[in-house]
Amino acid sequence: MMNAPHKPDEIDENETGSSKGRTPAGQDPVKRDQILDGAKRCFMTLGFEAASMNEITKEAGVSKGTIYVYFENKEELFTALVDRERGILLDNAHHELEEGTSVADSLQRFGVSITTHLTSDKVMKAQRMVLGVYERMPQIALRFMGPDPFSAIAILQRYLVEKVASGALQIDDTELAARQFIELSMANTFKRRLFGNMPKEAPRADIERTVAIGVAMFLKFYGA
Amino acid sequence: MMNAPHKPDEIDENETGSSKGRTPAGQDPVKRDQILDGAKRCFMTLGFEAASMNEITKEAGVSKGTIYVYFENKEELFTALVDRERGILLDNAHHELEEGTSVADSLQRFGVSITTHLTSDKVMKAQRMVLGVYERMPQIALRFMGPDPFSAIAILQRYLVEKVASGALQIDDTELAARQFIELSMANTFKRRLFGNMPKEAPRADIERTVAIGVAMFLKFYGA
Amino acid sequence: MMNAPHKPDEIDENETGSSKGRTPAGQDPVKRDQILDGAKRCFMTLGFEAASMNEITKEAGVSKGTIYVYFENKEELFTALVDRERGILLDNAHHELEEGTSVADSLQRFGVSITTHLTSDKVMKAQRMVLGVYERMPQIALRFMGPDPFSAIAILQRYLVEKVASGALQIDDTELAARQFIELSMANTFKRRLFGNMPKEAPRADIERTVAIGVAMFLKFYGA
Amino acid sequence: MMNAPHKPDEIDENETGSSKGRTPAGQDPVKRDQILDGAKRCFMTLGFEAASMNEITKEAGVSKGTIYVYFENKEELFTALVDRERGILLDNAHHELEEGTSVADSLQRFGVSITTHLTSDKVMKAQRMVLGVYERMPQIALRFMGPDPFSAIAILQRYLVEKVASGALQIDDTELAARQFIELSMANTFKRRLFGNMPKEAPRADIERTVAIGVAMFLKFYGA
DNA sequence: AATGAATGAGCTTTCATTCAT
DNA sequence: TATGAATGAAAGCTCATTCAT
Repeated sequence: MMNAPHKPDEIDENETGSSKGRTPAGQDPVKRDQILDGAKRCFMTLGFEAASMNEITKEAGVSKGTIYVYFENKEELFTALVDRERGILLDNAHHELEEGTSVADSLQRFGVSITTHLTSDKVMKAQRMVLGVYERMPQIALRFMGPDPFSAIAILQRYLVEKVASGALQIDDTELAARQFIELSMANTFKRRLFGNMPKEAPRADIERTVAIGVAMFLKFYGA
Repeated sequence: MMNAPHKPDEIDENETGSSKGRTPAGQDPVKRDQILDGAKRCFMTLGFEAASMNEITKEAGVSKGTIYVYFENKEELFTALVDRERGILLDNAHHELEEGTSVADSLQRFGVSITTHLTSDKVMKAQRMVLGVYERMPQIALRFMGPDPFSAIAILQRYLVEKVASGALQIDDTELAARQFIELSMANTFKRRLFGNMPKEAPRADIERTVAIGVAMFLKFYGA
Repeated sequence: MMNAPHKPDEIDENETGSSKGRTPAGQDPVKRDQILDGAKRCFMTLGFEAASMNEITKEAGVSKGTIYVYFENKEELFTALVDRERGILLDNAHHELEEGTSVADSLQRFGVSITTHLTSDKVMKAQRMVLGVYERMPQIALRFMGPDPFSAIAILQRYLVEKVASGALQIDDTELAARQFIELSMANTFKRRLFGNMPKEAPRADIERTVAIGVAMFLKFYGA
Repeated sequence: MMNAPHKPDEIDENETGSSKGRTPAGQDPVKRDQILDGAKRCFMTLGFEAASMNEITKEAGVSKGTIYVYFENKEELFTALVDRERGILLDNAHHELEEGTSVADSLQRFGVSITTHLTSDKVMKAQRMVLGVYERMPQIALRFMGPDPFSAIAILQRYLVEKVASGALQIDDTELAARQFIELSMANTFKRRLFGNMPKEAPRADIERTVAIGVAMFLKFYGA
């Protein structure tokens, strides 16, 4: 239907239904976002099951009925939320690659950025949440982490392809290489964080060190 | 893999219920396992919240009351299940290291073994299951994975220390190196499997290839 | 007799649900009374424990959820019921004292009134009901009976004090005297009714005769 | 297996089934009493509903099955207990009447005895308990307080009849008179205790004073 | 005959969903 | 169109009763 981050320069009538009559039921993108914002706060704090529609109702400041006009049911609402938040993983990770002064620098920046982001408390929670409902909504984790062109891997892969073309790197399987680099970057952090073996976010210095070693290892193998 | 709570001093006949008297309430290890088996099927398929005690009752083939004689409540049942299934992750991976004909061979065997195991359907499900209840029972994921998530790491680390001592490898931070190798081994598989981006278990050939590249990368960097 | 929780400042239309908007959740006094009426039938017939919320649901003609919007839980519902029905004991017994043409006549009227009321089927049931939950909710019997069980006693006592002052009676301990008179009035009835030894309400003639003898006895002892 | 308050002088065959074969099922009076003793402790402490058969089982030191051999179900067990305990009210009240040195003294002794007994913590509890289950087992309160020839009223009535015959008293309706006297004796105590308005047992001095006034009142009216 | 492990109906309570207003 | 009071299926758990041992 309509999904999501509308820029405020969108046509005005939608918001107040002032000039051209009311927004049709379940079509007002502002209200839709308002609902998703409330849902996000609830789902992130409590998880899928523990978040009640009543709570979401209160948090979003809309009525029960309205939510059900915009979303078929709780699962749909959750799915829509995950869809809206999917970009969460990328953020500006691809800027880092471009801003690096060398391949090593680019990779270092990228690795730190992606690790910091992916192992942050909030993203960690989100990942566990989608994994928790995996058996009932298997498509949802996929949608969240998605292998789509926006994903971190794809971004890195495109960069690697470019560097291979320019002769800076020698890589056969760039997709695998991209995955390898990301895993090396998070080697010390991701699983520990995921399974609760590292209660607090990793200090930046630790991340930087791990990434640095990863970069060295990566370049020693794939460097031209 | 199965480390059920048999008291070794128990008379054997009790287990099959053959000769004298009945097993005391909540003490029959056969029934206990029967319940845990049913619970396992439910929890793994549906997750903690979505699995109902009624369903578990049916699946285990015992009555509600019986379950509550063996386990205080749903959380206790879940915890007991996780405790029984812990170690599921380790398996016999450490044999592989010893049986290798060279460092490269050992690492290759180890990497394949651990990847095959950790990305198998059943272990994948188990991991998602404990991650799903993380907010409610944060200790349980940790308990499941052992004192260090993937104590496989400890095993590998010991091996690496040995090889460093013998001069076969040059590694500064062996713990990090162990983590790096494991991540490289699963670079193509773990996250994809976890988040549903690879519906079926990875073919052995694919795993072998990824591990092989990982081994090469690892040895190029850490090889003496 | 019925002192329901109508807020007097409520707009009247709400009560009949006629003109504007709906009554807010858990606020409709008509529905509240409807629930309490159903609960009353159940609790009085079955006692606290034996009355199930399902039964009350059916009897009240509302859904389970609705009851739980109006009342936190079963105990709260019971407490609310007792609160509503309190005062049931007092009725208008004090009018009788004032309307008598003589002390003897006043006492006779009062004795008959109070006995008739307190040994009626409905009050009997109510008393047994609160006595049945005494161990679980000791305050509630007290609450039901008023600050002093049978505050009828206080009313009578005031009357006796007055008559002592006017020289019509000679009483040392007016509180005891009041209790004595009430016990004499119900001597033939209360315990028999309470413990089921008199299945039907006592005929008025019997009550009148017992009270008359009580009055005679009382005046012979306390008369000036 | 058998653990309990057997008097050692009991015939031996009951216990081990040695000489004359075993006691037939549900027929051993010692075991029956043992069960009732356990049930009494549970019911008196917790009330009918809250007392679980498991608890009674433990308290009585017999197995679940055994209880169900002796008693059809929980209600039957309760009924049997009440039947056994019915005499509780009388105790030795009738001795008091005989030991008095005068009518006044006899009545005083009797009044104090019966009031002390009937308003004691344990009897109070018992009365509330039978009243609590009245609607479901209406016959049980009757059975407990029973209007049978053993009841306090009947005993007192017989005494009064005797004194009327001897010319010491002038009473028309001796049953009513008996009830009146008992109510006067407990005028200050019974209802207050029943409804929780007097948390502790009444001091003996208070009881004596109330009874004394009751005796005076009674004799002034019924004295020859 | 006595046992006590097992049963499952039934308990109170919650909450996703509906629909009259 | 938006509302939120009302619904009732389903949850976790208890316990009187049964019956294989």
